[in-house]
Amino acid sequence: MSTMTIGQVAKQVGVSTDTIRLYERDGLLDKPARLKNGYRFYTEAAIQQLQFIQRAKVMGFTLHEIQELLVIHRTSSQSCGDVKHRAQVKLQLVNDKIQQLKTLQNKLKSLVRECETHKPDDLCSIFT
Amino acid sequence: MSTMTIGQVAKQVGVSTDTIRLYERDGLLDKPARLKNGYRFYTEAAIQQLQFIQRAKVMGFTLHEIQELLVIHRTSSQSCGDVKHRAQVKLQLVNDKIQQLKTLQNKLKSLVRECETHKPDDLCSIFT
DNA sequence: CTTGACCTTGGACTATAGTCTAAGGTCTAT
DNA sequence: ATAGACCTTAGACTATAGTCCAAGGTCAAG
Repeated sequence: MSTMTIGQVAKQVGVSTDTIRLYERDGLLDKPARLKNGYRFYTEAAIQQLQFIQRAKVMGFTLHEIQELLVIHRTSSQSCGDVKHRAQVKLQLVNDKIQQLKTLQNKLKSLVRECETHKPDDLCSIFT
Repeated sequence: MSTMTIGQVAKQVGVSTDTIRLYERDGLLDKPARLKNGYRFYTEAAIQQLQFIQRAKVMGFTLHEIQELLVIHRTSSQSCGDVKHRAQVKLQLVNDKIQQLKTLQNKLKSLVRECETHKPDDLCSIFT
């Protein structure tokens, strides 16, 4: 497993080769060494990094934010405090978004309820 | 108010002239008549239509869906039943999205909580 | 007659996270 | 030697809902 081409890494992690190249281009993944023929080749470390990216994505971080997290990880001494701060900011956004969606949910429920008091061919109140 | 140019309509409804032209191009707004000089001119009906678009947007419908709603409104006899169905579909999407965000909310809370048990300079668990 | 505010069109740009294509090089097996 | 699977690059395309720009026409006021 010491010589992994992009396709093997992709399969192991469950992303496409295009995605891996994209992450590399966007600075989320270290540029790998190349074989004599120009092919990228990866070590375990790349797998680790890709799995970190996936965890961070599940946390709702954008690729850009993930790239920033990686910079923190490299430069500051692995600052957990900085990550916490970012997670809190993100959490607030998520809370706000949930509130917005609940408002929307109520509006849609009202619309459905209103529609239920009418015959299917009546003029719907949304048009008036 | 019978002769309204695009700018006047835009101001009255609170959207940009660009937006009005976009809605026209995408079939959400009837093509208006033109003055001799080629300027669009609008009647009250256009205001009504724009306000409907805004209501539908608040309901979380995309422009494409709104365009479909308008087709229904024109062709079928103003079918409230059809709107109800679409609102229910949309409501389900909103419910699902809220659930996803709540999952995300929990993950972020866990991350923050975990970060609180560490010193700010510790290696954050998200990296490991 | 010029200035400024308005109008016209078409096309490019924004963010997000990839996916897809073209045109080509390489490797393995037959 | 050739097929098929893999790799390379750069660039275009997807959806969403506009916004911005260029280059030009029009109109009212001073």
